Amino acid sequence: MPCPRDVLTPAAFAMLQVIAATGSFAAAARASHMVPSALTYRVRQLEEALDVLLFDRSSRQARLTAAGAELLREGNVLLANDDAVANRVKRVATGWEPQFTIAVDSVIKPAAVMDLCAAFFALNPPTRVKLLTETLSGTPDALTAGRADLALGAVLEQGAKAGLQHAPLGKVDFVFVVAPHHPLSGTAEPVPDEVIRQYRAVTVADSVQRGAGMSIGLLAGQDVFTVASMPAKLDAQTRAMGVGFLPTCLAQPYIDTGRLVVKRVQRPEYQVQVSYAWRKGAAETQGRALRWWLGQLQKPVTRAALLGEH
Amino acid sequence: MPCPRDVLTPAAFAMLQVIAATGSFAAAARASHMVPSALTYRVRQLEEALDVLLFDRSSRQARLTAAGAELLREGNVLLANDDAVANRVKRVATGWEPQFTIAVDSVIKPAAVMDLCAAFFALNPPTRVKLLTETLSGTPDALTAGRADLALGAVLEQGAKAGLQHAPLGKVDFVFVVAPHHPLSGTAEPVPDEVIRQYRAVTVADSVQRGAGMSIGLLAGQDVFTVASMPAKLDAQTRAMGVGFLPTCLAQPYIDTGRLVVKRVQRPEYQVQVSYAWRKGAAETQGRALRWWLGQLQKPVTRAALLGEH
DNA sequence: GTCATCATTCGAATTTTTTGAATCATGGAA
DNA sequence: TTCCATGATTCAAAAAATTCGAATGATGAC
Repeated sequence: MPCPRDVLTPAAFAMLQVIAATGSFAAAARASHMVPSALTYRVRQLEEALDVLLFDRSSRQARLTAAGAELLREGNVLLANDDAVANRVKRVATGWEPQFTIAVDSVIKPAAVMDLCAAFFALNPPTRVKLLTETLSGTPDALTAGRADLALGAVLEQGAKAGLQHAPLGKVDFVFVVAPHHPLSGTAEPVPDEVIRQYRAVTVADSVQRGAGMSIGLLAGQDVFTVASMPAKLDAQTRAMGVGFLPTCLAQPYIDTGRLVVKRVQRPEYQVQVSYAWRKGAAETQGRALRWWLGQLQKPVTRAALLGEH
Repeated sequence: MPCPRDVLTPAAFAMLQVIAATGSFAAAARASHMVPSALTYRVRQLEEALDVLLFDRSSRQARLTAAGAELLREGNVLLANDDAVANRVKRVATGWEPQFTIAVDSVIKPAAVMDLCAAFFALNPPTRVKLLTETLSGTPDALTAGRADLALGAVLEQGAKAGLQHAPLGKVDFVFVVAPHHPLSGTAEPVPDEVIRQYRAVTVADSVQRGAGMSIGLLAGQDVFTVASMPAKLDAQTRAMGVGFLPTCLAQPYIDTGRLVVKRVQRPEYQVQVSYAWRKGAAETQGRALRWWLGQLQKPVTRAALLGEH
């Protein structure tokens, strides 16, 4: 006794299509250069394996039953799936990655990443793109842990460079901002450290180990409110739940609409070197998706767009 | 030369799974009670048809290439699809409709329809449910045109009953409402026709032929603003773009929150008999989905819920 | 009622798949 | 290094499957 899944072959669906299109076993046999009894045999195989009547033989010409019509309909999508898989496998064989994961830091402009993705998809690659959103040193971590293939906006510490290749993306300016209704809003500039220290700072939790020096601009003895992501920090600061440095590109729309106020401070403005990074490997072992993205990132205009510079 | 889609059979995917799981052609052959050369033969068929190397034979044991791994991964999905289709076809053969379309009028409470759908899905039917939103006499039209299998909330004219079976769902009350900042808001009640006529009326475009008497409560000589749907009419009236009758169930939340004001009028309040309807047919030719829905609609509590009565 | 056409049945022919022995290759052990 | 166990492949033969062809029964049009 044949099992249902053994008979659902592409050839079976093709046969169903022909029978349905021509309207009879006899016509289908003529169209396929076969003898009608061969079709009888194959249809019977199908019906026995599925334990379902596919054709109604009460009339002179066989007609599809509801179940048969459904199998035909579904068979068409299965055939399309087969073709898609064949295509995909073949192109994977030509060096495309089946999946390509990009870890994107919050300082990166999402719209610029989307533009790049659109350009990538225009190549019609077999590659499925997955975007991860990470914070601070989370992106190189995702890389070394194998969760990602490319990190955009990594802030590289010395220790994190093992096994990774990287190149500079550009510099991100941080500005010290407070909500307009925060007490610091009205103080004289530059604001000295002693004054800042009296207010709670908002920091972003490093998605990796605690204590690494990635928390930027913290002062000794300062109260700290730790949030999970850069957007959460932005939100917290607009609600005056604390103060701190934010990437200019993220804060700018809020500054422009008056929801945040820039304060000059005593300490130097922060400027962080952000990079993009990928796992080490010979050029031949790199997939075509990675090579394409690295190629795009060699253009200064692309790097600028990712950091929100026009 | 075999074509790609001819070799992507369930048996081929099953074989790939076994080879991948056991780690070698030899072990897979032992596991499948076959001889290694049979696997060599079948794998070669696959590779030639797809024009792709699936295994790397440079080492003693064959190892999946990237393309082979991708085919295995995708093959699992295709196998699952095959099983699902077999299941579906078999259950369609037991009398379930592959698809069941319900035309829902805007006077019907969407949440009640969703509750019914959830109960229907709980039967785990092979039937895909499609909801259409129609307006006024659009639902029986969708029925006779074959776009729908069941109409909920049809307002039946005499002529539309041909070929349809129907049963009463209940009565829908219409109330005359205006926006609170509309001039009519402050006038004395009952408002006479001569006064109403001075203001624009909002009506819903009948989705079928023009001129049928479905536009409810229009006065001669009155300016008319025609919108596409009942929610659009609601929206227009809350913006004081016109006045008119609305089903109580739709208008009530707006009345409660003060965004619409009820005005008593000279003419009698409208009360419309709404029905549910389906195509004529012997009980045996009806699918199980239709029979289930008709069974539910025989319960008075279900009919009341659909009209938003508690 | 007749006739052309259709689907089915069944044994034979054909094609496809599997087998089994021989051969070659690889990686580990002595 | 050489041996040896194991794995993959090749090829002719065997087995299994599909297809063919003729005969049979059934249905709908004329």
